[in-house]
Amino acid sequence: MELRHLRYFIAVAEEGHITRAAERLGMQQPPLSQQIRALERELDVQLLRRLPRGVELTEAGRALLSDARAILAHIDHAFTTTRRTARGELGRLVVGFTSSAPFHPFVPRVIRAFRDGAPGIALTLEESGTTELIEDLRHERVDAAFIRTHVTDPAGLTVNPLLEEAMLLALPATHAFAACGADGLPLPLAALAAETFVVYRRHAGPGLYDAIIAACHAAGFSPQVSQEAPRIVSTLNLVAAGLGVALVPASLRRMQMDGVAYRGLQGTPQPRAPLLLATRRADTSAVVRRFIDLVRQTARTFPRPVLSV
Amino acid sequence: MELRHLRYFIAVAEEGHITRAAERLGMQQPPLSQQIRALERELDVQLLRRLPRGVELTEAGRALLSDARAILAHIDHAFTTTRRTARGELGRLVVGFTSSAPFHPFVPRVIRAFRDGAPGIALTLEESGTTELIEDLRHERVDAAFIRTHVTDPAGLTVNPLLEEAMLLALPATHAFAACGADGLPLPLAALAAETFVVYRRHAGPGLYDAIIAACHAAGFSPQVSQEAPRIVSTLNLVAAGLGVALVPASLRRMQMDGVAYRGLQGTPQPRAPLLLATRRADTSAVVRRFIDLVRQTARTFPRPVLSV
DNA sequence: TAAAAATACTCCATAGGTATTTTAT
DNA sequence: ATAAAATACCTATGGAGTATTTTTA
Repeated sequence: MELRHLRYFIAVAEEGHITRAAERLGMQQPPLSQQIRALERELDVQLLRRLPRGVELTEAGRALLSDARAILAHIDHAFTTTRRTARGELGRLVVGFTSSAPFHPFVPRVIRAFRDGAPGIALTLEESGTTELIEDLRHERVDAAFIRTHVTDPAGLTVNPLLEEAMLLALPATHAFAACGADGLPLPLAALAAETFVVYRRHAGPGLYDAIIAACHAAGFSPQVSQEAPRIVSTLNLVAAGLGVALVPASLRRMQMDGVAYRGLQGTPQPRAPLLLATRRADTSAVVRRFIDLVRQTARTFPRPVLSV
Repeated sequence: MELRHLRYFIAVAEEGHITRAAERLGMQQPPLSQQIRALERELDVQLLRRLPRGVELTEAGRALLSDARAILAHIDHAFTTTRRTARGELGRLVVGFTSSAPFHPFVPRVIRAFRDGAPGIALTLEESGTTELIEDLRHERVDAAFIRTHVTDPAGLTVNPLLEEAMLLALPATHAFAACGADGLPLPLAALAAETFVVYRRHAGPGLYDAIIAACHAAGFSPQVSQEAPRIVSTLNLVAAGLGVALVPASLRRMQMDGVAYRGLQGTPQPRAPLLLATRRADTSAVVRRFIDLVRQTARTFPRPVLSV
């Protein structure tokens, strides 16, 4: 059995004449007769009643006709779906992000833009730590991840730097430096030489950790670390509890947390927080490609906030 | 596009190797490669990623694979349905009957037997007058009809006589002849010479009408007809109302109607009520053929009731 | 009897086979 | 370096064309 048989049968059924159907199909009557008979022979069912003027469907023929039409429609649909999947218009995409990423307005904006531009994609969002996200990428549990630290061993992964932002000092509201209010003048980093620091756990995001340490060294002191927090967000909880001060990406300022005050920093070099997109290097999925393209394109045109010098 | 392409694609997808799939399909690797490439060319979509050891599906390939399997299953299902329809195991059947037919135990029994033997058939029952049933048959609104009279002009129809039964005298309960009770001795037809008769409307069933008139003539009198009733059942209503006596098929005795008493008849010739099955002569439907066969077979073996001589 | 389907045959397009090369890691 | 897919080319099956006969109401 081949699709040809169904196509021919539909034409014959619709025309009521083998001769006329042959004409419509751009072929001669005898081969069409033969193919129809071959179909009848394979099914071992009489599909047509031969009349002196044309043919008419038997009951079995009528049963097959509706099914045959449905099958051709099914194939049509399958082809469309396949083509749309290849174009990245259909499929699924799992996007991971670290807890601090969605505070940066870029992330929700680009997610929203992708949703609008590719409504056929089933989009799933997963929040996790950087290390876990890297593993999730490698095990194909996640297709793309917004992370905030450069990855040391990105074997098989591609990490696209997207944006950078300044870091802010987060400090307990009761702290002396918080006195001048949330928008007080930028503080030189060196002023923090005597503070104890709460930092984002190194193994979860070594880049950010090291950037902070390096910036302090450059400012002439070695920071005293009291706590490591597993997430940037929980860093703020520890700060609110008075366990120390922390340097966090400037976009975290959007989160007003009771007991936490923010101050800008001044002087060079300043620690800066990157936003990056990690994907599998070998990923050939059109959906992922579309997503990467959109993210990079959006990052290129994203309005840079005025940063403290 | 032909089904071959889908079958080949499924084999390749399942084996992960064109060579191995070719083996499974009982063919060589190059023609299989060609057919897969032809499919990719027609879809304008890459379905496989060629690796040094075998192939793996692209996302579009995975999308097509599930659809391809569903399509083959769809075809399988269509073929099964077509074959079952041809065998008369699937389809629809509309059976008509006159109002008196279902009183004969044969009718419900054979309907029940058909239901049990062909559960895939959507069976519809229609009650109507004989004339209407004939028209319904001709216009294909009904496929087979149980009727109680021989049809005069059955052009295009086949009428199978199935059974015959005696007729009973139905008379008002207040009538003198009813005095001896429902199971009184059979009455000679000649005793009814002075009665007025309620008869089943002639144009609705000329056979039954004529049989009654002829039997009366043979008994030596010409019956005086007071009323014609449109249905055999309504005949009994008129009898109950005291408008006359009636001769009805013996199976009507199963209907105990207030005000109506029954008595058997004796002497020859007695009017007899036939049960017949009318179908379209040109009907080629397997379902109808199965039904006719079952009905005739059942009629042949149906226990004949002991009839009054 | 007449129109249309079936048969008998012929041809050629292409599915499939054989030998070899190219590819990708 | 090697297994497997692609290419080149050949073969032959069977789908389609031509001429004719058979079927059916």
